[in-house]
Amino acid sequence: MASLSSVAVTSIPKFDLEFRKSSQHSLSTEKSSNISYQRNSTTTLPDRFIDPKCLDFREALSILNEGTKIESAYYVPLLQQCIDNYSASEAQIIHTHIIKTGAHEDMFLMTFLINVYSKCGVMDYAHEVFDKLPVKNVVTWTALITGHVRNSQPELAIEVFKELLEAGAYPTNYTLGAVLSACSSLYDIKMGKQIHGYIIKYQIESDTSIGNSICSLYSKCNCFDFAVKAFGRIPEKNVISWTTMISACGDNGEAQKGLDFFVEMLSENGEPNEFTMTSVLSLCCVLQALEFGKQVHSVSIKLGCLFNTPVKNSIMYLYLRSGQTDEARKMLNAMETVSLITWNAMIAGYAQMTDVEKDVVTAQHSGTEALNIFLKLNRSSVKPDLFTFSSILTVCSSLVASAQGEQIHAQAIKTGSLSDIVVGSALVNMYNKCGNIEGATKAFVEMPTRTVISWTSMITGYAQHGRPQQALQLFEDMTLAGGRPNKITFVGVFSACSHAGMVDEAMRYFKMMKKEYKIKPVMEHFACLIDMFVRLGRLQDAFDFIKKMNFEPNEFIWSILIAGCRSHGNMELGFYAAERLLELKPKDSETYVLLLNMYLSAARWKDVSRVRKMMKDEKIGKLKDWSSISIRNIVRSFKPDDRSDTHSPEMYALLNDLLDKAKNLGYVSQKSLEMADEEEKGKTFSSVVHHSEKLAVAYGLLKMPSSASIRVLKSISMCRDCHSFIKYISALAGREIIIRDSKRLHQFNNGHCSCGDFGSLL
DNA sequence: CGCTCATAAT
Repeated sequence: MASLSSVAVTSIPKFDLEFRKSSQHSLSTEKSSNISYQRNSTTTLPDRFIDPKCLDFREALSILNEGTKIESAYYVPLLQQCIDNYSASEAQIIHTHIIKTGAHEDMFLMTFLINVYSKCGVMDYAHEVFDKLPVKNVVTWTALITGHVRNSQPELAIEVFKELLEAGAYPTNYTLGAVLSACSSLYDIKMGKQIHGYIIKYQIESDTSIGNSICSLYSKCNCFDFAVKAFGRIPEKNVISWTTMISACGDNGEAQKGLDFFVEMLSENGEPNEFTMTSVLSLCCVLQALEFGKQVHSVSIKLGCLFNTPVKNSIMYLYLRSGQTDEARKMLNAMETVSLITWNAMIAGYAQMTDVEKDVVTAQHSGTEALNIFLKLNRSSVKPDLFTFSSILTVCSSLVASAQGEQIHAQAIKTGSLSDIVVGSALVNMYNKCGNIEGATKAFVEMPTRTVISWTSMITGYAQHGRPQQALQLFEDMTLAGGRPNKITFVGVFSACSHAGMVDEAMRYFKMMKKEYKIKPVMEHFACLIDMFVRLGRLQDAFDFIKKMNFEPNEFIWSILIAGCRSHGNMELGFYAAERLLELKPKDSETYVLLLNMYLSAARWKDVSRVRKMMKDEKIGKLKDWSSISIRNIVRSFKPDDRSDTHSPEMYALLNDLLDKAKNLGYVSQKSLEMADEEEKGKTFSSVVHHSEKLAVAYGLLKMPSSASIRVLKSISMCRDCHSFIKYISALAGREIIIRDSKRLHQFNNGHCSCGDFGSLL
């Protein structure tokens, strides 16, 4: 990393503050064409030559090509057109003419040319112009620095800044603003603080734009408190100051404070603009503050911001995220231009709904909606980008929509999007969630660079697919490659140890996590470790571990212990754990079903009715059993005993046939899932046979090519009966069957399951 | 004179 320490910074003379006074008004791209150079009155060129709106570029060029000598002022509107057209080649033509006529001795014109080239994205040309200047001043230096910042070359910007200091030039507030911006993009807080030091020393901290830049720097470097302080020190806050502060709150997970700042801004008669509104709206999204958002919507109308596309996009996205799909539609219909960002906001909005929605039916509905929008986007003239791909891959992950995911993978390759780490991680995640460990491995290996997220995703993937050794090997690879594991990485590691029953290894990693990486253990870590003891049948060790941890055990921990006690027949400990669990008054109906089943199998009827009463008092609903399967672009979902599909007769016949064959091989149908409702009691047994995942698997067997794997998503945990039966199906039909339920991934092959026949199966 | 600061989506 570049450092200023190599430069004799202490020798910086006082800043040339005169510059600031004469440059109060900022220079927008439009204004810069109206620079008033002294014009020579003898010039014979038409007046419209200086008005960019009336100027015909070709006509102007032909005049230039005749060898007409013109004042340098006349080049400015022409060069402005080059910027507007983002055309470096047009700029070069004019540049050639400038050299021919000797206008290149005009310092101001050459500074402008540096800007033109940098705004057209060709920093090499800008550098060339700069290098050929016989005399350089602080503005030419600053133009070059700004160019590098604009073209995402912050390191080079810093290099040039150091050269400027070495050359003994005087940086201005403009220069330092650009350098601060470079520090921000590099997240280089150390150098940023040095610059801040000079700014204080030379007393230009009170300059509004400098204050804004400092606030922005601290925010980008996650120093939120410093950002707030910097904001407070700006004596004359403008709309940019407020907007910077508000978006800083969003970037630093302080959304509520952002809304407070917005209210404060309004009360101090600050006038928000379209930038402010989009920032505030994104905070409303984070906070799910729909009512506040609606008010922001009406303020936007009053301020006339609603004509701004980003504002409309943000409002639409807020409505979508809040589940107000009709309102979102209205906003969409009111848009005259539908940009890629609009598409992305729609897809991401539905993707989010898919991800957070507990009700699987609703989740599937929004997921399907997102896929439909993506199809429409592909038929339009707009090309999807990195955001689109990562959002839509998340949808495929949530829906276990493997075929769609693979298609999108192919499209991502074609568009060169695979070099992006977010898209790469989304792909690894998609294949893992779809139970395709080979696909995930391939996507992971092909990533150009890996992040903690992709490493962790892959480690967890191996653990979930019952490949603990590979998971642990990957963890070693990760640390060897210099990757720093986080708490989620360790959840994956412990989960692998739990699968492999590697108690000593687990304890070693547990120590490593606390000592070496200074990560405080959280409930998920304990859950994995307790699960490990339980799997091994070491229930007392599990219980001791619970007592040892510095946490009050939650529902999840007790449920694991209860499930283990039930499997290993240690009922005494099971009943104790059940009492602790009931004290917590869980809200989850699956937990109660687990308890009911335990008491039922022990014939403790008093407890059975006690649990039932509690469920009524706590208003716990019935289990919502749903399963879905994606075939081509259609997501098909099934309820238990579902007969809504036209192929239902064939599905049920197929299931009966498989049931008979499985029984011949030793399968025993069992009544394992108690319905939450007493009236359901009599019907329970028949329901077990037609649980939703059995139907979805049958549908897949009928509809999918005979070699294809069958992938099913299920809303609740699988019951023991289904788990056992589907193992038989995988052997009988010679198919790989993957079921992702609410708790874990089950990969069935040749009569075996990757979960190791263990888990909190109901 | 010329050079800067803030926005929506993973």
